[in-house]
Amino acid sequence: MNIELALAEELKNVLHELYQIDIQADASLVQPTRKEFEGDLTIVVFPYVKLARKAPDMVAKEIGDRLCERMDALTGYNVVKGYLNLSVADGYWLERLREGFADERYGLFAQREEAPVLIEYSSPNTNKPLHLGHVRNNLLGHSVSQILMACGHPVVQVNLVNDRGIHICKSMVAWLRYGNGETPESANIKGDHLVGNYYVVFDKHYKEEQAELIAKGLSEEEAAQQAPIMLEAREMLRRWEAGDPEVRALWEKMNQWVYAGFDATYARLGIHFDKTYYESNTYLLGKSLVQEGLDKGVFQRHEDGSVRVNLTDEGLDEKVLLRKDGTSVYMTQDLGTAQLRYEEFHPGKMIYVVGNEQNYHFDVLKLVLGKKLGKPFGDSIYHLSYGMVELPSGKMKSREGTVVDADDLMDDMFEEAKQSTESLGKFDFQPDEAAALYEMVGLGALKYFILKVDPAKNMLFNPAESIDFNGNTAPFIQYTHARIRSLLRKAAEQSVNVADALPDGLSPEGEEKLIVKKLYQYPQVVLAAGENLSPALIANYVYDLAKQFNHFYQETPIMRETDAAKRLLRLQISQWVANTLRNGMKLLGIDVPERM
RNA sequence: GGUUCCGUAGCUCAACUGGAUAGAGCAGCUGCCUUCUAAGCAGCAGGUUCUGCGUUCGAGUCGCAGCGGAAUCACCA
Repeated sequence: MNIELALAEELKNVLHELYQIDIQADASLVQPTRKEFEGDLTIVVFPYVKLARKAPDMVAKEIGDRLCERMDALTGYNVVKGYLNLSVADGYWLERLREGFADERYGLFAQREEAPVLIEYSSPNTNKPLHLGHVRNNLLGHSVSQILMACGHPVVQVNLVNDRGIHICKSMVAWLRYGNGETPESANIKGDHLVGNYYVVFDKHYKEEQAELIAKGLSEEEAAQQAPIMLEAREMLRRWEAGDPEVRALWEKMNQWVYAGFDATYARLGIHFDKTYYESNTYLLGKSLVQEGLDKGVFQRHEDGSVRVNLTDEGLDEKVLLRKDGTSVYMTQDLGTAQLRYEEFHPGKMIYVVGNEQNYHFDVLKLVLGKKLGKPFGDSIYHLSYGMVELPSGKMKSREGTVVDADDLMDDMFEEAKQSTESLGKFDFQPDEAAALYEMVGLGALKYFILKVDPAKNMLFNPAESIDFNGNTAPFIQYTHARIRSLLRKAAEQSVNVADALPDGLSPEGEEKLIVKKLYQYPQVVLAAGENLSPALIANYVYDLAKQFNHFYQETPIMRETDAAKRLLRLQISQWVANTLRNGMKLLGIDVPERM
């Protein structure tokens, strides 16, 4: 049991004895003492003064006396304006150091036997390559998966690829008309980019044809409907749905190009899925659920033949679940895939990492499955909603060519890292080690830049300003790690065994103790990040830790220390910091180098 | 117009879920490399936490009203 919880437990007893106040013992009643005050742990006594009918300082004193009597780990206390600051014995921190410094898996909890958490993310369309918006989605999904696994939850990562519909038909039509049989190999570009290019080609010709029709006197709307290239795309979609072998073969071919491209992008981002669903397989699902709702009387068949659900009681609107021609809409499909996944994995929780533009959709999905259909998994659906990535010019618009392409962005980050490293004069790397380092630093900077922001918030990305490598950034943290690894290499060279037992009677003091206390908090931070599904908590923690260590490093000799016991203590703290930085960054999907 | 989310230093973001004097980075200015890695460290400057009212021992955090921004309110996904 950690000391906060033990303390809270005793606090509960003491409050009952002294004032007959009954509380729930909760570790959040105990917080770390702020640096500017003496002590290690703080209890705020204001909540009890009214019931105790005494002055705050008196209450704090009485509680402090009793707690110190009861707990050996406490050595004393002071009271400042109703804040009870308790001091913890040095030996306690020494024990934490002994337990933690060599633990390669520090902050990773044992996996529990329980229903898995299913998490869906990425969910691309196959008509264009991944862009910055997908990058935020992918990084969030991957990081949250890592965090949940670190907390001990089994996790199933799934992707749902939107591989069918009018969008891919547009690329197909344009490729047939203007492609001259071009392939990724012949054009030497990634398949997803190739298909994306034809999507743009489609749009260009579509606009031209519309303009011609308007010149002939058609209205804008008529022109949009009747442009020949659009009619072809619709016909293509119709033939696809009818199972036309020729259309299906083309569709297969172009989608395979796209998947090869996606796979490369995913691999570079460092993400993978346990299972990939394709909408071409799932879009017909859900109809039986709609029938079930009709049978139960919770859905209504409208006079025009469409099936709808009335959610006005819940403060929402009426929502169509089945078109009047009986075909599925997006919602129908999502109802079906939720059911499918439930049957397949029996998850305790289903997380959907999807942008906040779909908040309404997920409100409806949850309500329909839970309240209306009474499905047990309705309430287990959680929409991890994140804000848009905006450019200085506003939202990214694919039609206006302002999207930031994921592959280009990663190339740019690599290049920035290369230039930055070279300008710092660090040339003593072998070519392959250098390339690996640039990739690690460049992608690290990108990932950290995105993940340190609270998911709920919109964020700004300015392509004109490169992502920083100084300050609150991944390279700063990677650098701190590399420095420590360098120290540890030096120790090994000088035959100092960091794993040696520390002599008794020596304890972390001053800055050393501050770092040990910070390290001690890490597992709690992991749990908090898991509960809040927030990689930003990890990012903030890791930065604070690195910053604190750098300060220490600057002022305190470590390998230069001549007292062997002190040197060993500091090396162990350093190693613990390095492990924690590495493990924390891993949760963000960021690797750390041995040297940089 | 209804609903939801957001509003903190010039800019980008924090603030342990209601606790002590709101913190970092960038940008600006000052110092520190004959070396445990300067992608670092120390310092200066920068704030009516959008506004107002309320809740209580205590509010950036909770409630209400307003202002500003975003998303959404499709038989698109």
